[in-house]
Amino acid sequence: MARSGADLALLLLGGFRALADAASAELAKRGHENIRPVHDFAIRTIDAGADTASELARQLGVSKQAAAKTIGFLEQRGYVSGEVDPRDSRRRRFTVTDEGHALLRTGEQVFDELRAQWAERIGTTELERLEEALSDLGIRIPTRFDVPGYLTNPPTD
Amino acid sequence: MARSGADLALLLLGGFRALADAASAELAKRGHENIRPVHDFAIRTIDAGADTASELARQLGVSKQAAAKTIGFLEQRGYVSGEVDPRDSRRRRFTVTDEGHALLRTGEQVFDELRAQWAERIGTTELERLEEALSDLGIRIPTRFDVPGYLTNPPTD
DNA sequence: ACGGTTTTGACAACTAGGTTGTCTATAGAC
DNA sequence: GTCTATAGACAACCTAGTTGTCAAAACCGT
Repeated sequence: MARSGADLALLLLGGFRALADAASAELAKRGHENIRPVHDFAIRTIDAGADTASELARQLGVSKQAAAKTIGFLEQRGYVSGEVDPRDSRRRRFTVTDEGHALLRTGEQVFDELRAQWAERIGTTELERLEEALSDLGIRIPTRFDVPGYLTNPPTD
Repeated sequence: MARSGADLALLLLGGFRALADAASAELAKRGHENIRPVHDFAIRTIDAGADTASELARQLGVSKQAAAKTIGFLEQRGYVSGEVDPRDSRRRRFTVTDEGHALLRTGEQVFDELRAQWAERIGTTELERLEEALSDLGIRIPTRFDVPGYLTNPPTD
């Protein structure tokens, strides 16, 4: 019997949730509490050069205020630190701290470990096949997952 | 080169998003605007017997107020209709209307069509293998996806 | 060098989808 | 018949966003 399309969607969501929740829990154990994918993503984007709130907002496709709030959290937690740009005193330029880089490394590691656990369970071949299939479907890596009510609201684009 | 665990997570999320967004858009075209998976799920749960706000709340694992709000939306849109229980005047008992059943049918159909599109692109075998792999991983179908900021907040359970 | 336009980041007010706590009315139990 | 539990409503709050407004600073064209 063929599965239904709805089941397929829920399997994908369930898979993501399983990974994301496990990763968040594991990160908490390793000293990074309340970290979710969005924070990792934001730090990465800052590290890649989006070093002001406005620029981060543009790169992430959110409002400046939302980006500023995220930066506020990251700064308060010590993952990034910011100083006023001497050449443009409107700007505060942010850099990723050692702690921030440590978070990125740990995050990668945790996800890789989880992936390895999956590979153990169903076999490396099968897992790679799954990834290959999703890639072949042209699934683009989402660049925004910090949309509130994403699952309940209609897409705005 | 082996993919990273983080990419795997994003692929899964991207896959779900692709399906959910396409389904929502297609449902809108067919006369059901602003419908998201959560509404389908709620209607199904009511149809399965959770015919009061409190019962729906329990089944969905959300607060009574959240359930009442969802029911309010569904009622206003004509997908369910409610009357005071003659044997317990505290309760309002809801039933799924014809319109509600039509939405469920259309929703199923839309998802099945999307799945068929995927099957065309990567082959039925490959798609079934993907589903099989996820099932084998013990991914449980999420019963709650109406959590705000789900992707940004730590899990509460 | 001055004046108009753009950009930065902050503030306030709002939305959507949740939460908890309090309350009344009704129902059920001993 | 009182005591307890349940249904649903209301208010207040939370979180992660949004838009609009604004002052200060920077950029640009004449």
